[in-house]
Amino acid sequence: MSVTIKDVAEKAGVSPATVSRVIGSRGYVSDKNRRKIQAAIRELGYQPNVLARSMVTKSTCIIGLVVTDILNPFFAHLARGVEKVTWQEGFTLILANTDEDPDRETAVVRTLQAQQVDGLILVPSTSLPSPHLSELVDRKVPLVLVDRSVRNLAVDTVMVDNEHGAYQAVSYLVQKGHSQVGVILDNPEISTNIERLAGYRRALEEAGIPYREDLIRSCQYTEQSAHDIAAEMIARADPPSAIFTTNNFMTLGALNAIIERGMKIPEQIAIVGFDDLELPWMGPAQISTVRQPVHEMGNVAAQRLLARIRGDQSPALEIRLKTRFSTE
Amino acid sequence: MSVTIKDVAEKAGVSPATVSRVIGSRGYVSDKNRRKIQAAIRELGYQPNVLARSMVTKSTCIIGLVVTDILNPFFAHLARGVEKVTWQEGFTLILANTDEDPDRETAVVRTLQAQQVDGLILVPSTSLPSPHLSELVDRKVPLVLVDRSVRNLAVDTVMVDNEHGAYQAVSYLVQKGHSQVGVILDNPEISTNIERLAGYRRALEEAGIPYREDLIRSCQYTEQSAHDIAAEMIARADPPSAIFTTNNFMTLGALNAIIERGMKIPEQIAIVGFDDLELPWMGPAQISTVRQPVHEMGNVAAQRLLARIRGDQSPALEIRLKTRFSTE
DNA sequence: TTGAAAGCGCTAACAA
DNA sequence: TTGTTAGCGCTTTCAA
Repeated sequence: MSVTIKDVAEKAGVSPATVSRVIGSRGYVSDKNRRKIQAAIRELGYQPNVLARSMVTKSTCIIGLVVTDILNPFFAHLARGVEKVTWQEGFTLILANTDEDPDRETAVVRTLQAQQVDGLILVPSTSLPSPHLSELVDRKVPLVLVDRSVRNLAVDTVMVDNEHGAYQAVSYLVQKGHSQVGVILDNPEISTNIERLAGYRRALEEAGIPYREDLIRSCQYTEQSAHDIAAEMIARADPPSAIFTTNNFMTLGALNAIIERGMKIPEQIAIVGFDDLELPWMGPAQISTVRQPVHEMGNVAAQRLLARIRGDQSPALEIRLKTRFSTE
Repeated sequence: MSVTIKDVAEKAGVSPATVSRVIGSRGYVSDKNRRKIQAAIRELGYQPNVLARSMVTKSTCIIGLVVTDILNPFFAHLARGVEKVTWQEGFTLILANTDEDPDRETAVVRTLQAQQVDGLILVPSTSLPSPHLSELVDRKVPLVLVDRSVRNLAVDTVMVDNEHGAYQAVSYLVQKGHSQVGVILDNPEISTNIERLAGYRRALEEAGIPYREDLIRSCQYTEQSAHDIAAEMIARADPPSAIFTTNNFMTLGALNAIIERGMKIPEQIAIVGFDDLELPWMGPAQISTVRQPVHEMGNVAAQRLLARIRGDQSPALEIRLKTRFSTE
């Protein structure tokens, strides 16, 4: 059997309560006892059972981080950003994927709740109101949304200025003389895409360019699907002269479709992507991207959550970080 | 206060033990009571506290997964492979990064132990014996190593046939007429690199090509570092005609150095990498890679761990999955 | 400055 | 088929 606080107490000739005081560095303990206890801990290789501690303190120091897909470098970086501050503050992170599936999201959130996490940072898989998130709010489980928002859910949300970022990107294309700008986005239900599309529309409107429904195409959240849509788009009689993609994978898919067709970038078709795309090697291709401070988003979300866990009762905040448009 | 099993019991007019039987689907419960209890659970929105359960059952159904860097797509895929089977089996995953740092590895393992994880899957940051891992073995905490091994540690280890994979890759280069093959690897202390280097040597030996120390360069685990080493290597008077890189990031760094210098691949310099590199777009560059069944490695490691958790006492296994050499 | 006792929410004997 | 009891390992009053 593993060694418990009782074993340490016996070995040191004191009560468990005194050992507990030493472990938690709280209350008064005589130097003599402190030393004896520390020696006993070392000799026995004692490690406190945090489960038992959590039972009485009602705090697990565990935070759940729910992303849609850790394979997307964007979310991997986000996770690192969150991890950095939570680790520093002595919290453990449980990471879970939802695969952009609301049902899985529900299941994952339930599991995390059962684990008694102290709080949750979540990338919602839809912006539609979901009962499992309202439930969290009702139960006063600290929750911070990141990257995307959920309608009518009054919780802290950390996002970038999607509308403005897209506006900037599309304005750049317009300025370069493009009047037919295709858009490839995944799920049109998530807030980032809604906002980015709004930015796109505003850029066109401002330039007096009519909005063409047929240039907006949504697809599955896979590179393959984006590829197929892009291929179709550039193959038609009246193709766009530029494409705006709203995330990493869409950009890659579109890129491959363009390369396959043997078109030159940006001479024959321009492409601007959203997200901090780390293309390992872009070669001669010129791609401008709307860069997001993803690591910082993770930091900020984690700080917000910790503040809530520590009792911050202020009204829900919407925090917007700035994107940076970088032309290559 | 949150709702407990006692609340449910009161509402349903039974004892907590009966409610526990319903939740755990064990023991006898009359249909009438079962229905009453289920109704009470639903009405109260009761969720069992798994912490309390774990205290008595001595099992948390939590598995720790320790990788060196979740930003590396290789480990991200590995994590998904592990997650897939653990989730199916009702286990929760705690994911932690070590950043290739043995000290952090020690700290992370300690934290996970304190969380009372049922077992650990770990990518060791060094193949040198480490006390914190021996401690796990001593305490009979189920442990499975993945991707890399640790010397003199008798635990299940899931790897690929690194030696053979490297042998195949280098033999291919030799066959193409290359006799000066440079190698860029990161930490020469980790088992994968040791084995891959051995495969490299065997391929040369077999072809009667002398082994040149100066063609073997190790670097930091960053793309930048690999880039610098590669740049230096190809700039010298007597450059290699081919480069063998031992992981994702090394390949990318070398690739960039080659492109920068304006060299053509494979005409002026060939490159063969290890790892399942998902180059989004390789354009005209020809890169052959030793592909690893990374997702499956995760699956197998998870299965092994679950078997151990369920009491498998057989001697430690070394499992080797096959790599696949793919020329482009 | 210390210890005894109670109890966190749950499960597992055991008895009824 | 059900309830009573004890106890998992810890922290936290409270009294000494």
